[in-house]
Amino acid sequence: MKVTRAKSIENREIVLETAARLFREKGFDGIGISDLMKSAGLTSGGFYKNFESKEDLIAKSCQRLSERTASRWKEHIANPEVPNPLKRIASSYLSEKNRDNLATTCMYSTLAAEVPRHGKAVQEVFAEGLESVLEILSTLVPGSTEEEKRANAIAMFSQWVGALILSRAASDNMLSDEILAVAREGSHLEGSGLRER
Amino acid sequence: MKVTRAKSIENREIVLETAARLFREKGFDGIGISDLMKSAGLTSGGFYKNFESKEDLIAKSCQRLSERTASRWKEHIANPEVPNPLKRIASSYLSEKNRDNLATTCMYSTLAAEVPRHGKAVQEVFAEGLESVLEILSTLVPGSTEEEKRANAIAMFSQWVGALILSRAASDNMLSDEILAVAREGSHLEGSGLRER
DNA sequence: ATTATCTATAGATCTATAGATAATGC
DNA sequence: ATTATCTATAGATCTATAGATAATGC
Repeated sequence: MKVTRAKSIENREIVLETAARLFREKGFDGIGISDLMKSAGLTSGGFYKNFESKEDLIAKSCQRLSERTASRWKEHIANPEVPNPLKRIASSYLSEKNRDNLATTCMYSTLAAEVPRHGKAVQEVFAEGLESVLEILSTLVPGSTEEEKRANAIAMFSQWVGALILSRAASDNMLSDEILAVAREGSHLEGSGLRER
Repeated sequence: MKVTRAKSIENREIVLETAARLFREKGFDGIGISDLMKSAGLTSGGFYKNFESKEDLIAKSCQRLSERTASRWKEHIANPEVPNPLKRIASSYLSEKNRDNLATTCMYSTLAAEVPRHGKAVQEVFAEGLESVLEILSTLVPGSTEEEKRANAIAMFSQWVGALILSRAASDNMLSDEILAVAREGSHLEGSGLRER
C-alpha cells in the first residue's frame, strides 16, 4: 500500500489537477472529496493526509490554475512567432472551445462568482491572480498613459469574463455565439471598444 | 394547521421571495430546502406540495427575478423624472451597494455561472431573461444602426456582469473599487467605451 | 370533508477521522 | 520502523416522502 516518495508526490499532483478540472466543471459544491479522489485513481481516506480540508484543496488547486494562466500568457508575449499576443489571447479566451469545455476554461468564468462565499485563503488566491492577469493585459492593451492602459485592461477583462458567463447561460441559442462574437470584435485593437480619453 | 386560501398563496409568495434572496446570497447549492423554509417561517414538509423539486423552485424564483429587473428598468425609462435612464441603471448596477448586498443583486452576477450545471427549465429562464435585458438596453445605448445598438448592449452588459463578479472576487481590496469605477466610466455615453464602426 | 402545514423519517449524500494494511527506506 | 494509502465509519447534512394534525370552507 505504501508507495515511493516520488509516486506519493505524483499522486498529490494528480489530485490537484483533478480538482482543478472537476471544480471548474461542477463547481466547488458539485464534487465531493470521495468522487474527486476516485477520479484521481485513489480512495478518499488518504485525502486529509495531503490537504487540511476541502477548502484548502480549493485554494491550492486554484492557485495552480492562476499561475498556469499567467505563465501561458507570458509565453505568448515572449514568443517571437506570435505577432499579436493580445489578439491570440483574446481569440482563444473568447472561442467556442473555451465556452464549451468547462473543465479547462478560465477559473474566473466558472468559479469567481462563488468566491465571496468562501474563506480568506480562497479569496486571496483569486484577488492576487486577478491582479497579475491585469498586469499582463496592461502591457498589451492600447492607451497613452499607464492609467489608461490599466483602465483598458480592467474594462477588457471584465467584458471577457462576463461574455463567457453570459454565453454559457444563453447556451443552445444563437445569442450565445453572438455574445462571443461581439466580445471578440470589441477586443480587436484598432477602432475597438477600448476607451481613449 | 390549515390556513386560508389567501394565506396559502401568500406563503407561496414568501417562499419564492426567500428563495430568490437566499440563492443569490448563498448559491443554489449553499442553501437547503429545510433552512430555506425555516427562513420563510414554515417547515420543510410542506415544500413539495407547492413545488415539484428544488430545481423547480430555482427556475420559478429566478423567473421572478428576471421579470422584476425588466419591469424596474422599464419604469425608469417611462419615468419623465429620470432624465438619463441608462446612466441611472448603470450607476445603480455598478454601485458598491449592488456589489456588497448579494441577497438583492442581479442574478446574472451571482448565479449565471452555475446555470450550465442545471436543467433545461433553469437554462431557459436565464436565456430568455438575458434576451429581454438586452432588448431593453439596446434602446438606451448609442449606435447608428440597430445592429450597432445591439452589439453595444451586449458588450456593455457583459462588462457590467464581469465587473461585478470580479469586483467581488477582489474584495477587501482597492482593486475592487477600481473595477467598478472603470466600468462606470466606460458606460458614460459620450466618449465611452462603446464601439462605433 | 378537504387540505395546508406539520412532524418524523428514509435513504443518499458529504466532510472528516480512526485504525488497518503493506510497501518503502533506513 | 516508518508512512502512504486503504477500508470502514461517525456524524452532519441534503432531497424527498409518508402520514398526522387541525383549521378552512362547503
